[in-house]
Amino acid sequence: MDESFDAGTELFRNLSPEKQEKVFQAAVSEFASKGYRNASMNSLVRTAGISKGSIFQYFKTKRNLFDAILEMAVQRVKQHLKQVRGETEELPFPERLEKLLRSGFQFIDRHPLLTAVYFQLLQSGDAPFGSERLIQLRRQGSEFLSDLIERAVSRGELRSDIDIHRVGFLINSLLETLLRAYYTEFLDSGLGLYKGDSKELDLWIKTTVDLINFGIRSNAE
Amino acid sequence: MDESFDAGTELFRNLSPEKQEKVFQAAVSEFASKGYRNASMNSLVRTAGISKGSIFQYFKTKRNLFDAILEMAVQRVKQHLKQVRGETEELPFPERLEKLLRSGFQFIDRHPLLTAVYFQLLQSGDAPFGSERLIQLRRQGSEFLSDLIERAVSRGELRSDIDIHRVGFLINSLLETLLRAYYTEFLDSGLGLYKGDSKELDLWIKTTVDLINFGIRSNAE
DNA sequence: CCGGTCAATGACCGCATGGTCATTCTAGCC
DNA sequence: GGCTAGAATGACCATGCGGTCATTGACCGG
Repeated sequence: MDESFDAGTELFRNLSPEKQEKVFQAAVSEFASKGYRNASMNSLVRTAGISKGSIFQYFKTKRNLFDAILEMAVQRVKQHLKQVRGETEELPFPERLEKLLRSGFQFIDRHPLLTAVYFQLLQSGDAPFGSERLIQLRRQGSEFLSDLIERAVSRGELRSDIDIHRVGFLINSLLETLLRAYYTEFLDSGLGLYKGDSKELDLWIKTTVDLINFGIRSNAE
Repeated sequence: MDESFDAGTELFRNLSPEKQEKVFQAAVSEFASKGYRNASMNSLVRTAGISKGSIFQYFKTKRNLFDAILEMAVQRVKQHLKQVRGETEELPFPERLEKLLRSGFQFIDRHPLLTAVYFQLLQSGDAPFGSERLIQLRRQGSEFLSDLIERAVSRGELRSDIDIHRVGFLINSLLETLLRAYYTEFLDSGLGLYKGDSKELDLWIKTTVDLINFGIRSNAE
C-alpha cells in the first residue's frame, strides 16, 4: 500500500515500515475478500505471520483496524478523483467522462484490494458503524459527478433542463457498476468486462459514454 | 408470502399452511436483513416461535432453507417480469421502461423482504453456492432488458447502431440501483428516493427514462 | 385406559469468533 | 554476564454458530 499511514497505537507506528506494511497488507486483503463481519482476526493474523496478541496491541479492536483501513482507502480514492478532476478541467464533458472511467480502471489495477474494501462497504453496507457514514460517502460520490455536470451545463455543453443531482446519482451508479464488474466475476454477465483487456474496456467506455450523451432513441423520428 | 410453496421435507409440507407461512416468514425476514452467512438459525427459530430441532427437521440444513427461499424469490420476480412484458407488449419503448420501473416499485411494496433477499444476493454475492448461479441470475436480468431493446430496435424506435447487450447490462444496472435505493436507506444519497412517495418516484422515473432516451448532451450543437 | 407412533424439544457437541493477559523472549546498557 | 524494560506470544475465556439426538409429549385406535 505504498508509503505507510499513520494509524493504530504508538506501538504500531514505531514498528519498522516493512512490518507495518506486512500487517496492513494482510488486513486489507482480509477485509477486501470477506467484508467487515466475516473477516477473521485469526485468519488475518495467520497470513500476516504475527501472533494474535500483537494485532490487538497494534489496533485495540477489530473495528479500529477496519476504520484505519477504510480511512486509507477513502483518502486514496478522493485523492485520485481530485487529480483526475484537475487534469481534465478543460476537456469537454464526454472526454472528461471517458478519462474518468479509464483512470478508474487504472486505479483498480494499482489498488485492487483497497478498491474492493471501498466498494464492498459502499454496496453491502456491511460496516461496524451506522448508516450515516455510508450515506455521506455515497453522497460525496454523487456530488463529484453532479459538480462535473453542473459545470458542463454552465458551459452550454449539456441540456440546461436536466436534473443535476438526480442525474449525478444515476451516472455515478453507472460508473460504480462498471468498475465493480471489472474486478468482480459474478457481477459481469459474461460480457467480458471482468478483468477485460484494454480493447474490451474501450468498447465498454465508448458504449457507456455514448449512452449517457446521446441516449438510445432513434434520431429518425 | 401468499400461498405456500413446495419446499422442505415431507414433514414440513404436511404442516398446516399457517405454520408453514409463519416459518417461511421468519426465514425470509432473517435472510433479508442479514444475508446468508450472517443469518442465524438460532435467531430465526426464536422469531418463528419453534424449537431448534424442528427447523432442522423441516429443512435439513441452513443452505437447504436458503435455497428454498431464494427459489421462491426468483420465481416471483420472473413471474412479475413476464407479466409486465406481456402487458406492455404494444407500448413504445420509453413507456415500456416507465411501466417497468413503476411496477418494480410496486413489487417492492408488496414483497419487500423477498426483494431484499433477491437483490442482496445479487449484489453482495453472499451465497452458499458458487458464482455460476449468480452469474446466471445476473445474465437473465440483463437479457430481459436486451430483449426489450432488440425488439424496439427492430421496430425502428431506437438507434440501430447501439450495442444491444452492453446497453442492456447498463440499463439493467441503472434500474437495479433505483429499486435497491428505494428500500435501502444508505444507498439513497439523501435525494428522497428511499421510501419516496409517488411524487418523488415520478420524478425519478422521468429523469431516468429521459436520460436513457435522450442522453444529456445539449441539442444546441 | 392402554400402547404405539411420530412430531416437538432443548441440552449438548465441536468449532470458530473477538478479545485478554500472565508468561516468555529479546535487545540494550552497565 | 547480568539486569531490566517492553514487545511478542498463545493458552484461555465467554459467546455464538450449525447441527444432532435422546427424551418428552400429544394424539389415536382398540
